[in-house]
Amino acid sequence: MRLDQKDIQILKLLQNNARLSNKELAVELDIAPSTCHERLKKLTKSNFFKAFNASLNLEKLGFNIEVLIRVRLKKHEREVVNSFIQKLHTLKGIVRFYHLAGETNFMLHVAVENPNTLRSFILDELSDFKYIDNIESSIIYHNKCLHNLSYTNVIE
Amino acid sequence: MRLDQKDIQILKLLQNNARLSNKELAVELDIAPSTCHERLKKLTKSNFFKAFNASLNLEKLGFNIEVLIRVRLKKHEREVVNSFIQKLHTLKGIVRFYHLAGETNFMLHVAVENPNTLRSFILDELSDFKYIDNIESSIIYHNKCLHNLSYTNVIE
DNA sequence: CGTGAAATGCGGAGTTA
DNA sequence: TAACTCCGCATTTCACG
Repeated sequence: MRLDQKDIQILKLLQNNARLSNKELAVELDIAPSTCHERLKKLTKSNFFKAFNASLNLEKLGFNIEVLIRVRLKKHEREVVNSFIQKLHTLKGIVRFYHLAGETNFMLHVAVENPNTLRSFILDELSDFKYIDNIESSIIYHNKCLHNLSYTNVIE
Repeated sequence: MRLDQKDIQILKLLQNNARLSNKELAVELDIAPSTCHERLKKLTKSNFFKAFNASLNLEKLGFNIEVLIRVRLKKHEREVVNSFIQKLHTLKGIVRFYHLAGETNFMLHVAVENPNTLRSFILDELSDFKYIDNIESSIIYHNKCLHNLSYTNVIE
């Protein structure tokens, strides 16, 4: 499926506000609501959206510390990786994880209440996994989603 | 503002699908649409949501490679940091960035079309910033948003 | 553009302190 | 009574074919 400028505009607008109504989108694109509706349906059906996520105000919910945790496993094998990912799904506090090539096997974005919770997360929860080789954490001062892509390659 | 189980449920549901309608939320919570609407309005007004983001199917848009790039700056000073963040906003391909404490100052989640685009991004775009000390990249095999938080501390 | 459905706001009922 | 949270209803607005 080929995209044009209007399609790209829909993608961009929803990246920044996934709860925009069809009406609101139509106003932004300067087209009729029905036309916009069709386009949005087409984009959705063609699987251009992976997910629509509300990101929460973590501080307000008591998660005062966010950290990025680098994890190296003893064996970077399929089975170990699978069971580690499975473990990640059971742990509380994981906002997002990256599975990586290279020295660091996993990068975890984690939200915790306070330093004690962090210590417990790392020493009790995470280290519990027996193939952990190494863990290092960095406090996140700030993080932001940018969505600043160039779409030149999909435009007709 | 105190939250109860219903509020938490709204937060969780929208984390997983930010385009859920009020009606759909109401059905899930098993309360009247009007009630649900009031709660959602209250949560929104009280700033519990930071953003609603559509995450796109990057592969489908021609971004075949995602990388995590560690950046160390020569000087980790306010002015340098500010202008680097400003620069990040102008670069194409940055999905998300983290500003960190520790050895690594910035972690960038970047989406590119192919190895050549990546090379150009790093050598031409990023290295253009004069306070770059060090850059290292890791290919992202897989990354996922989990939203697996425990809300025990905000529940009444 | 039309129809059916949903969003939205309000008054009132039930509950608790 | 005051402060809630809920619901049903009425109106406006929107989704969707």
